[in-house]
This record gives sequence, C-alpha cells and structure tokens, in this order.
Amino acid sequence: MEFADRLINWYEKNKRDLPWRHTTDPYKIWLSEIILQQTRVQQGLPYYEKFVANFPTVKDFAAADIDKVLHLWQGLGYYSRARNMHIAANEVMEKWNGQFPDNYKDLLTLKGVGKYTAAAIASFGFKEKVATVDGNVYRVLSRIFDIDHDIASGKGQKVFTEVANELISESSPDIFNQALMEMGAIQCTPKSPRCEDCPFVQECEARIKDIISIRPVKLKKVKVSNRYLQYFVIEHNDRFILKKRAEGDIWTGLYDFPLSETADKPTEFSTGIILENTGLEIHENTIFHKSETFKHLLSHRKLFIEFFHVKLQTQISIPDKHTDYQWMDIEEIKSVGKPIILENYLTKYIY
DNA sequence: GATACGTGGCT
DNA sequence: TAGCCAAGTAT
Repeated sequence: MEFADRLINWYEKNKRDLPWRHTTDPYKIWLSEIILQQTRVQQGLPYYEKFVANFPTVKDFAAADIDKVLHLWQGLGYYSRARNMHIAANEVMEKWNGQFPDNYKDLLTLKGVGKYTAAAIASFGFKEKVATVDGNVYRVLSRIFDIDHDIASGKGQKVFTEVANELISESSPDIFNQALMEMGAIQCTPKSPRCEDCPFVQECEARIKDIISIRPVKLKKVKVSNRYLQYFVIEHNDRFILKKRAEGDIWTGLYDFPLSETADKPTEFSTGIILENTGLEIHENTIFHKSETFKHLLSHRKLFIEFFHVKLQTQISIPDKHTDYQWMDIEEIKSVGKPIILENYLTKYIY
C-alpha cells in the first residue's frame, strides 16, 4: 500500500474526535487553525468553542470590538494572533465580499495567515492539494525518512515541504494532512513515541538507526533574559487606574497597571519611581499592600513582577501626558483582556 | 535569517 | 529545576 493510503488507514482507526473536523466552513477552519498555532489541542479547545459561540460568522468577528476579542483570547498567549484575526476578518469582509478566499495563494494574503495556515484552510475547506507542514509533520517525516535538515532553517522547511507534497494523497489531500499531523500528535510524539503499534515501524529509518531522540534536528536555542516589573495598583472609590499596552512590546493591546521597569532586580520601593513613571503623587503611607514577587515565564523572557496596591485618600486626576490611563471599576476591568499574571493577582487580592 | 511573541504541560 | 515543546507568523 502507498504511504498515503497506509497513513489514512491508520488515521481513520485512531483519530480523535475534534469539533473542527466536522466542518468545511473556511471561517471555522481558520478560527481553529489560528488558535492551534503553537498551542495544544486541550488548551485551545475551550477557546474555539467560545469564539464560535460569540462570533458565528466572519462578519460577526469583523464587527466585534477588539477589546472583546482580546478578552476572549485572554490566557491563550501570542496575542498578535487575535489582533491579526480581527484585521483578517475585516479584510475578508472588505476585499473578499465576506467570503474567505478559496485557494492557498489568496489565503496567504490574509493577515496572520502564513504557509501552514493557508495550506490548512485550502485543503480542509476546499480540498486543494497542498501539504500542511507543521511541527508534527517535521517530526514524523524526519524520523521515517531520516531527514537531518535543521527544521528552523529555510532550507529545511523547503525540503520538508517538498517531501510532504510528494507524499500527499491525490484524492484526499485534506484527510492526508489531518492524518500526518495526527500521527505526530498522538503516535510519533516528541518523547516516548509509540513505535510498537506504529504502521511505519518496519521502515522508519530513525527507528532502525536508533536515532529517534535526535530527530527532528532543531538547532536554534532561545535565549531567555530577565525583566523586572513593578506594578502600581492605584485604587480610589473602588476604581483603579488601567492602561492599554502599546505596540512594540509584550502583551500589545492588553490592559495593565501603571508600571515601573528596572534593568536589574529592584532593591527597594521608591515613591520617586512611581512619580517618575506614572506622574502620580503617591506617598509611602498610602501603600496598602506590597505583593510577593511573581515569577512569570514567557517563551523568551523571565519576568519578576511585584504589585504595590495603593489606596488614595483623595481623588486625583490623571496628568495630561498620560492620556492612555483610565479609571475603571471592577466590572470594566473584568471585561477587558489582561496578561494572565495580572488576572492571577487580581483574583488573589482584588476581586 | 534571526528575533519577538504567551501560556501551560511534561520530564 | 530548567528546558523543551505545542496545528507559526511578522518583521
């Protein structure tokens, strides 16, 4: 039997029942694929359900308030995905008359839709014969065929894409793509792959050479650096000062508190820092509570975060130069997207 | 091509 | 613990 047929045969017997596998609606395929980028199925599932329920069509998504989109996305990470989806939804409405492009090339023009996602929508939604090449595919193909190209390199990605497009099923490219990724997800896993009942155990070159643990080859190593943040949780009459985070840094578009960042671990609390960074006159005796230091890991940063809860005795107005600051009550705070570490703090000390 | 961009699970 | 990884894309 051909590679594709054996793969699909395995898939039909072993596949998981996932909601986006019951639709060919390109909008829902798009939703699921963006959500699943760099994200485990178990983490993404509830978000998919939420987004489908809140925005049944791309028109609903396009018309939504970006703050609502980011709130729904809260906790999923890589928030540019949500911002780009909002842009892409509007592109679909304006440039494509509300209909998703029906081919790989045109799908690629949508914001946030790269090679993988364009191939996924084109094949799952329109049965176009184009291979989806994701982390699972790299792993499965690198092992079965002992391909030792670095998967982070452009050359490597080209090679894997060519191999996948040679293997892809003529009649069922969509099922083939699902099957190859499913193989990587539940059979040919990064650690402790289930080789015993793998349909390709006989010819898997990495298995034969006993080099499974070093396939795929991934050379790039992310360097993690530290950042030290001090947040000022300024309260008056059950309201708090929040600000929307600007472009060009982590958590763009989410809301957080006035902030002081230092290059090194902060040694002591300084009211001067608050004044300098928030423009707000705060005094030592108004500090109601200083939190423990929260450690928060991003993929490329290690954050050390302290929260200073300040209860103002008299109302102050926000200085003119801080137009991005605003007073919000608890209900408003709950309605906007925030970094998960802020949500954790709020749940522990404020809500 | 290198780097930025989240969060949570697993070892 | 620290590191790796999970259906990537933009710049």
